[in-house]
Amino acid sequence: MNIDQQVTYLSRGAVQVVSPEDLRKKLLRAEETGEPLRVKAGFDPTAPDLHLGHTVLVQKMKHFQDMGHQILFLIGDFTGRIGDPTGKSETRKPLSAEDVARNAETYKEQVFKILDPDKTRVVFNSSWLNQLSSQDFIKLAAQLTVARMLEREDFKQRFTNEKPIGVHEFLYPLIQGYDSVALHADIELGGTDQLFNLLTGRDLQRVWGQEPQVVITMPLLEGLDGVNKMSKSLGNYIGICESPDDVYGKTMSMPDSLMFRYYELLSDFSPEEIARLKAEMEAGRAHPKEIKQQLARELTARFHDSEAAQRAAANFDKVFKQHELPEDLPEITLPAADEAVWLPRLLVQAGLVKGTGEARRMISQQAVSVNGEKVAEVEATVAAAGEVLLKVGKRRFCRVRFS
RNA sequence: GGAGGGGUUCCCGAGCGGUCAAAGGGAACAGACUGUAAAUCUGUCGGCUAAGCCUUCGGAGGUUCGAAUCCUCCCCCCUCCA
Repeated sequence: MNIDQQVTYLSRGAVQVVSPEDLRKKLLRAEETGEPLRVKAGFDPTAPDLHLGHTVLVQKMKHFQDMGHQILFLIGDFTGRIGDPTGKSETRKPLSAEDVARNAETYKEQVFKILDPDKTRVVFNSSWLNQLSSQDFIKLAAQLTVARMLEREDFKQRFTNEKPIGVHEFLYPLIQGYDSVALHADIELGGTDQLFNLLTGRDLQRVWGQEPQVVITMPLLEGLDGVNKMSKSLGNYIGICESPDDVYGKTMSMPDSLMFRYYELLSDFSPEEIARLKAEMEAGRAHPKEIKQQLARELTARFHDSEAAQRAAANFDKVFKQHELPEDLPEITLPAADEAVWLPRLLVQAGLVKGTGEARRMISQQAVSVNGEKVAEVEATVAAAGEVLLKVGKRRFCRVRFS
C-alpha cells in the first residue's frame, strides 16, 4: 500500500482523525525509518466482559497491527481506581487492586480473540503513575483550566443537571494524557466519547516536548435497543464470550433500523456491498429477516466458528419458527415427593421467575405451559414425580426431573 | 462559614397528615399481531398460597388514633455569597 492508501485504510470507519496530515507524516516517517508507530488504546479494567461495542475499536487496533505497527494495549489499572466518568452520568465506584488484577486478566484473554498476542504489548499505567509525586500531580493539574475541563460534554452536562462531579474526576483526562507522554504514543485510538481525553494527550505531549499523537476516534456502537450506546449495565449488549445461541438470538432481536449500522461497524462487508444489500431490501427484493440472519451468522462465526453459527441458526429456527424446543434446554433435578408441588413454587425453584408473585402473573397472563399445555389456574399443582417440561413466555424453558 | 433548593418504588418525576404500595412517563415483562424486528393494542410491573397480610418514600428519633407528608438531629447532592 502506498501512503495515501494507508491513510485511507486506517481512517476507514473513524469519526475523527486529528489530524490526517499528521497521520500521513507519521506513516511516512515509519516507512522511511522502519520504525513502527506506537499505537495506544486504553481500557478501563472495570468491565471485564468485552462486547461488540468494544470490538469496533479492537478491530481498528488490528488494522494497525496488520500494518506492522506496535500496539500498546493499556490497562488503566491506576485510573480504574479513580473511577472514570466518561459516558456515565454518575460517578463510578473505584475498584480494589484485586478486582483490577482479575479483570485485567479476563480482558487480555478476550482481546486476544482478535489481536495477535505476540504483537501486542500490554501495559499497566500504574507502573509509571505510581512513580509520580504529589508535586508531579499538581504540575499536571496546572496544565488545564477548570473552564476547559467544563468544555467536556460529560462534565458540562452533569454540571448543568446539578449532578455531582468529583474533583478527582478532573484528573482523569490529565492522567490519560500523561499516559501518552509516558508511552511516547504516536497514535491513540478511542471512542468518540474519549475525544476530550485523547486531545488532552496532545496538549500534554507538547508540554513535555514531544510530537503530539494523532487522535483517531471510532463510533460508539448503539446497543440492541438502538438508542443508548452498548453497555453491559444497560443490558443491551452482545458479549463476545456469549454462547452461539445468544449471539445469534440477540442479533436477530435487534430492530431492523439498526442492522445496517452493525453491518457498517462490525461486518467484513465493504461499503459497496452494504449499500447493495440495503438497496435490495428497500426495493423489496430481499427480506429484512434474511439480511439480519446473514449478519447474525457472521457475528456468531467471528467469535465461535461457522459450524457453531450454522447450529445456532438452525436452533433459532427450531425454537422461534417451528415453536419447538431448543436442543440444550436447562435441566434441574428436584427430590420427588408424594405431594404435588404448587406450580408457582416450582417455577421459582426452576429459576424461571423471581418469585411466586411473578409466577402468578405469568400464569394469569397465559404465559406458562407445563408439558406443552397452557396453564390457566394460579392454584395449579404438578405431581412431583417423573419429568416435567416448563415454559414461561417464549424463551424461558426448563426441564425438571424428580428423583 | 452564610443563604437557599433538593434526596420518593429500576430510571425520570408527582404527592406535602388519612381514600398511598404511592399519579404520569420511560424501561422491563407477558398476551395479540409478526420476521423472537419495528409500530400498534391489551395487561402486569415491592414481597407473600394473596378479596388479606408484611416491608418501602436518604438515616435515626419524635408528635399524632394515623406520617412519604409535621418536628428534631444527622448524612448526601446542587445553587448563590464569602
